[in-house]
Amino acid sequence: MTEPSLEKLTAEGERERVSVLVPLPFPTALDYLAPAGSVAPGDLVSVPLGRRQETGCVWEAQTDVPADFAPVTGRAVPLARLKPLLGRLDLPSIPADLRRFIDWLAAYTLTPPGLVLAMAIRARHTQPTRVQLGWIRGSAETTGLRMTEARQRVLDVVGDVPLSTASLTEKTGVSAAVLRGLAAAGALREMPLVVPPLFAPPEPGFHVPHLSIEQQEAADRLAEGVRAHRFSVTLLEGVTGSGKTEVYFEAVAACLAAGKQCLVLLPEIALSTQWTDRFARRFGVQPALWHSELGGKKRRETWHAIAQGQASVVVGARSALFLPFPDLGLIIVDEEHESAFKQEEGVTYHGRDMAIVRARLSDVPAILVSATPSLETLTNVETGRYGHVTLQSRHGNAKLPEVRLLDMRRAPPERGQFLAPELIGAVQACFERQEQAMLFLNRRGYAPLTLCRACGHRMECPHCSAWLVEHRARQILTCHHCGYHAALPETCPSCEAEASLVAIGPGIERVYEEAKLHFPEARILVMASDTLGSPSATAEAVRRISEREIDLVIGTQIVAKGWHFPDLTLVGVVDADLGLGGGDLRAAERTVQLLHQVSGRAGRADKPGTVLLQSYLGDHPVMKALVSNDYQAFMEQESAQRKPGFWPPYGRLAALIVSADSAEAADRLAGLLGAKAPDLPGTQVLGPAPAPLAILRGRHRRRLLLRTRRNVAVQPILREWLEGVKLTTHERIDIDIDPISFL
DNA sequence: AGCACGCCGACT
DNA sequence: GTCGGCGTGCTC
Repeated sequence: MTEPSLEKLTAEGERERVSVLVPLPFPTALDYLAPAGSVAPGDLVSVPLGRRQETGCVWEAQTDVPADFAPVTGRAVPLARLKPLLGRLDLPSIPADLRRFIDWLAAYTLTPPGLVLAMAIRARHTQPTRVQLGWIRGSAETTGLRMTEARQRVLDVVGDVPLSTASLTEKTGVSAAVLRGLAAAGALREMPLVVPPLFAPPEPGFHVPHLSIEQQEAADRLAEGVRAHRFSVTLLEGVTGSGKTEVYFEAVAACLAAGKQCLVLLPEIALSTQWTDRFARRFGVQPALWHSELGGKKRRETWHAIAQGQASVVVGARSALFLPFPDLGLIIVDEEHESAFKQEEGVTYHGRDMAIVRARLSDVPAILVSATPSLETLTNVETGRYGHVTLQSRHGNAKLPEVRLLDMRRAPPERGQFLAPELIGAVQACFERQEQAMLFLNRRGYAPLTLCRACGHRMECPHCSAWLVEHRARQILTCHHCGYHAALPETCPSCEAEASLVAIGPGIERVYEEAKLHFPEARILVMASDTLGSPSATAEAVRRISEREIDLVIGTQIVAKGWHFPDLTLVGVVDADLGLGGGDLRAAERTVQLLHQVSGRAGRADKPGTVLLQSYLGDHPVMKALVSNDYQAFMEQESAQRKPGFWPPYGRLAALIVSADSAEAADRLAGLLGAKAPDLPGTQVLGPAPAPLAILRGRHRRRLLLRTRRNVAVQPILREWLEGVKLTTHERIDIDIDPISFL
């Protein structure tokens, strides 16, 4: 790793005050002294901090952060007490639009701006390998050069194209010392090696697809928006299989043709090999990938390639929003309804919402893509803030699958089993037609609950208020919230009864066991995030299904992703009601979106698909929406439910999560906050209440919820509310603006 | 986030 | 007597 070179700043002449943001949780940037005009905003610099050294970014006074949620900045430190800046780092600078985005996001989420900056420069600290030098032929006439056989061999090989020392010594069989000797005599010269760029430029015209009339119209409208080079947001809504990706690729092509960079956000980038393959088929090269698992050298190289404008298409997870694009032209958010876009740890922000903010601050268009758009997005379409482009028909002749409800009250599975007779029969019939089937259950492991038949004791996590999930394959009980695991005990830990522990409820391992019983001949594959560790394992599983090595797929969430299996015609949802409990604001919306997406796996090409939903809640609006395939009607109903109470998107929410190391301390702090709760028009505080996960990782948690009208900014209210609340070392208050999860 | 300063328990 | 626990406070 090469350290970036530090360009010392000469101390001659006048010195001025320079604001520097360091990647630490300070409320504001810090001031330093630098020779007048020696650094500019965006420059990465090295500064003294206490007795250590930090890398920071030259910052200007806050710009473009709306006054209604901007923090109050502190008084300036007098000039005489400022320390001088150590120097400027020889690294690409942070563009102005990204700096404004960092300020905006920090103010909106009530995060110290330095911590947001940290996300933008974490990958920077070292330069990519220095410019490599190679050898070319030197001057033809070299005086006093004694020719040897080794030297001649070298001179026979070198030309005008620089060759590296390694390749030259390998080709000629001479040592590097011979090269040095020739160079000293002037017969060889050093030249920067021509390194192939890390990301070859995608070709907008590499393989222009044949689009349907409907697709072409949609693509034209999106491309038109891109060519306007102005901020706009457009929703691209299209049923599964309508070819949304091909359509927005044309917007990417328009962006590339304009010579600008394009950012595509996906909710789960690690599983995106199918996406990148499609991209490569359309544009001839692989796009640059950006996600949190990208490590070490690759991460740094990618960061620099983007900063230098060499990578023109970046596909990434939400963290890609903080990359220093010098010439951004378009942002696309695929599967915009996915809650995976919400970052819950550390800086909490919503990737989709912040993508729109980024687009606005960079004055570029944004495209949101989904088959089942979020109510937030649909509301923005309705009010005219967002444009709307729709794709109504599925590719080719493919029809939407028929969705049927299996009423579990009327025709339940056998005792102790989870697959209803009708579902078993349908899978059987599917196999007889030589087609593939899928069983979906969004629950990992063997059973979600283990209890003692003798005393009723439930196996719970010692650190969280959650049940331990049995994983039979690994013979353990594990907590899905903190990772705690222990061997399955022989006797009940409470009453010591022997062999009294029983598994309650199904996980996919248990469904697998049951499926083996019913379909002994079938080749079955289980797909879950914990059984498919790596992207390559996922790709291999997908390949085996595509190539018909598998008859029955049993999986969690992961199987819902936009895979393409032409012979898969039946999807059975083992528990369609799962996810509707828990009193979550978006439980119904999320269930419809997820099950709709799972349904989309059934029946592609010309084979009609069938989806069977096992449910005890046949009358629930979610089931009705899925059976009638009327997403719009469902969302209208959902909207009507949220409007009167000013729930999002018709009002704003902010969650305060109080946590402490004891229940008493948590109650005390939550009680104090409750007592100090603001009493303002259009504002309401709900709670405090124990968090649904009242104990998480050994910490006791309470929740308060601030709900306001849309036109009220929650940030100043929260700031004032929390001002003067003293916290001990073991107490914490986490703020979640626009919460998605209510745990 | 580091890193120092500072005030109370078991040790070469 | 001191080495070190981590609680508190500061860094332009």
